[in-house]
This record gives sequence, structure tokens and C-alpha cells, in this order.
Amino acid sequence: MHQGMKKKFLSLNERAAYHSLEDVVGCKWSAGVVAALAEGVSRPGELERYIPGISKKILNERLRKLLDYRLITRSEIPGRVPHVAYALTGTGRKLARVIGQLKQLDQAHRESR
Amino acid sequence: MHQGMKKKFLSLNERAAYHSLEDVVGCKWSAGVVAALAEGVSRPGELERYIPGISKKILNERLRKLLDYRLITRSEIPGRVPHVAYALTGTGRKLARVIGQLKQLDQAHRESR
DNA sequence: TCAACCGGGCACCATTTTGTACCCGCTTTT
DNA sequence: AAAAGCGGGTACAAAATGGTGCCCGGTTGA
Repeated sequence: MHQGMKKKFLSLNERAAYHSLEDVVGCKWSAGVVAALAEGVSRPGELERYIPGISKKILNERLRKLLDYRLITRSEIPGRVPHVAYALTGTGRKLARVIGQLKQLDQAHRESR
Repeated sequence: MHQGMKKKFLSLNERAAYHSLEDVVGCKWSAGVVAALAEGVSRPGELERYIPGISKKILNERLRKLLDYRLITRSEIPGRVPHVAYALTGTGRKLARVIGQLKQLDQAHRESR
């Protein structure tokens, strides 16, 4: 695109970025999962109980996706019973803060209605 | 919840907030629409051309939803031919900035793969 | 006169996403 | 011994979302 000329359309990079955004934040329950992790809830069973309404299947899918996007890590806790802990990565914490801002926008919106 | 005690689950308010978030940002094409508006694209026809792949139906639905959440305004441009202009509100601009941050997170993620 | 543009609607269909219910192996509790 | 808990998987059904194609009335252009 020539300097000074207005863009004619969203570039492929931008479109890809928004699709990734949709892929991560756009799915139902994603924001809640990230928020729960940000609050220190780290084990699958805990997350399931902490987020009423979420199904085990969807929780697992969200965790897998967040792992794939490197927004969380997964570690196995030693012991006879298989315990696992998920945690936000640095990028994941940034996402959590962004989600917090979105939440505040919603709050402001609510209060103005 | 007693002070000092850990929350047992996401509160109803938080859940509602995340559902609203999903309702606004979570839908396909929403981020792209907000981004386009942030870049000064304001008329429906322009938006449709600016965001390749989006359908007229979905564009209209997104605009309606953004209006409902008071993230954008709609004004009719005087003239024989019905022209309309959408624009981000203050809150809408904040959302656009947040979306920009999410986009940057995605960029960082891409570069680390 | 017809086509294109303006902005917008809607029925129907296709696709995608989410939820349900059941399954697994293991350990611990009842 | 059975049930419950741990973490996780999958087939199928249900629900939700998005896209197509056509429709509208108006103005302008071919």
C-alpha cells in the first residue's frame, strides 16, 4: 500500500489475527477459564467446580486450546493419584489483564443502562 | 463471601460479564468490525468492502449488537440517497484499544512459534 | 427501462459449537 | 464390592451461528 493512501481492506495478517482472537477468546467459557486461572484456581476438578455450568468436555477443550496457544502451562503433581496443575504463562497473564479490562467495559455499560 | 476466604466459584455478576464479553467480542467478525470503525471506515457499504469475507447479514447483526451495547453510534447523513455513518463511542474506543492489545498478543504468539 | 447503488430485512440451509452420557485406568473411601 | 474421586476421551444430539439468496424502497446512471 502506498504511503499516505488509505487502506482498502483489512490485510490478511489482520484477518488472521482476529481469527486467532476469536479462536481463543471467542469461544464460550474461555474468558471464564482464563479468569479462574488468574485467580489461582489451577486444577481441572477445581476449575470445573469453580465455573458453574461449564461441561467437562468444554473445559478440557479450552485448556487444550490455551495450551496450544502457549497461554498456559500444564504440570503433573507427583503422587499416586494423578493431580495436574495449570498456570498462566506471561502472555496468558497479559490476556487475563485484557479480559479484566473487557469486564470493566461491560460493568460501565451495565451501569449506564 | 467472608473476608479472607477463597471464593468458591465465579459469581453471577462475573458470569454475566463474561457472557456479555462473549456476546460482543466472541462472535466471528466482531473484532474486525470494531477495528475497521477504529480506522475510520464508517459506512455500511464501506465496511462490507473493507472486511473481505463478511456477509451483509452478519455485518448488520454486528452493528446492531454494537449499537445495543452502546459501543457505537449511528447517524444518518442528510441527502437524497440514504447514507449512514457509524462511529465508536468512548467505550467503543476503549474496546478497540483492548482488541489492539489482543492482536499484539497474537502477534507475539506467532513470532514465538 | 433496466441495472447499479444506498441500507437493510428474512427464510432457509449449512456449518460449527456446545452439551450429554458414557467410557477408560488408577486410587481412595464407604 | 461398590462408589467416589483423580484427569481425560469420544460418539451422538442439540443448540447456536453464519452464509446464501432473495426481497424491499429509494436514487442515480447506463
